Amino acid sequence: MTPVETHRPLSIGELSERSGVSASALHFYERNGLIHAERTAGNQRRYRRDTLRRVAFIKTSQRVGLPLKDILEALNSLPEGRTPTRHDWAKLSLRWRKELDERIAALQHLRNDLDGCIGCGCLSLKSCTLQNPSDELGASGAGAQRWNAPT
Amino acid sequence: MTPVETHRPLSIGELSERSGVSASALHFYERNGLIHAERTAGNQRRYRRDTLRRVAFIKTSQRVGLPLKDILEALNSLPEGRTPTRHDWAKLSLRWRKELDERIAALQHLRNDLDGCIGCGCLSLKSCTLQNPSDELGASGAGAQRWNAPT
DNA sequence: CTAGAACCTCAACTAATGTTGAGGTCAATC
DNA sequence: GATTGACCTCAACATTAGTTGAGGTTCTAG
Repeated sequence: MTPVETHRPLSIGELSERSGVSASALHFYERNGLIHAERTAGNQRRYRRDTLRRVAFIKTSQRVGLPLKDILEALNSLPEGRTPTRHDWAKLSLRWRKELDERIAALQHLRNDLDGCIGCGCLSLKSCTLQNPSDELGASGAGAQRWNAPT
Repeated sequence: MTPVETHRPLSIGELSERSGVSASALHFYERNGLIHAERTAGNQRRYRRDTLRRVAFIKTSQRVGLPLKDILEALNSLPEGRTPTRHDWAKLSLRWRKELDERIAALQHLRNDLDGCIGCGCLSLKSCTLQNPSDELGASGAGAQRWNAPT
């Protein structure tokens, strides 16, 4: 019982199957530097097994609502050269937990305001905090809304 | 003191200024049926004043994370023919409040799971509820993720 | 050794949510 | 009555996050 099987790299089909992410999305992630693969002599991708964890992290982060750009940035903070340890991942998760907390707080705030607005039936801008949460989110470009202002 | 000024329709510039939404976005909303304008003899848009509230509703809904398609659907549930009353708007807000509640709950669930995962450092799919919240979200098409499955 | 499954690249397409620009009109003011 | 700012339409572009398909190669099983 050598641990050989445990270290055998994954083909893209296997990674896709196990992660639930389509092969085309994996290609896409690779093009964008989120994951990386070695190649066989025949040019097929072979993923290190910890890529599975990496993909899991990407998916989870997307569930939280983060754009790939931010996820990439976070992944880049993982140690170069060595396989990330449990502790490395935990540190990243902790970071996301903070973002989650903030996001939850923001939504709760919004809900409270909404309750107020239901009372007055307003939704009438200016007068209502709902519309002026003192941020500049409305001014951002196209694409998905960020839910917290970074920096 | 006649209430004439109160009923004067708004030009697109005024609506844009007061709502904080760019004129091009207002054009876009109109193309997509979210708002509507009368026209002057010279073909310029004139918005009824309650359009301001409509736009406010759109913006608020977007802050909650809803796609325009859903917002349109909600707006279509407003009474045809007559200007929506305070109560009509309050009903819509109440609906959003529910969605907000669900969304908050989902995020809190995610956070709890994340806490568990930080302990184990896993994020390793299959084993972790984070990755398998027993929904099919991952299978949906392109574009922004929905955060609740609308049946 | 060969059939079929799995894989490769590259380009084009999708969808949501707008923005930008060109080319032309309308309205209020000096 | 000309200028200037606000407005009009229409087409093209931007961004995010991928998917789809064509055309060709590699790997595995019989």
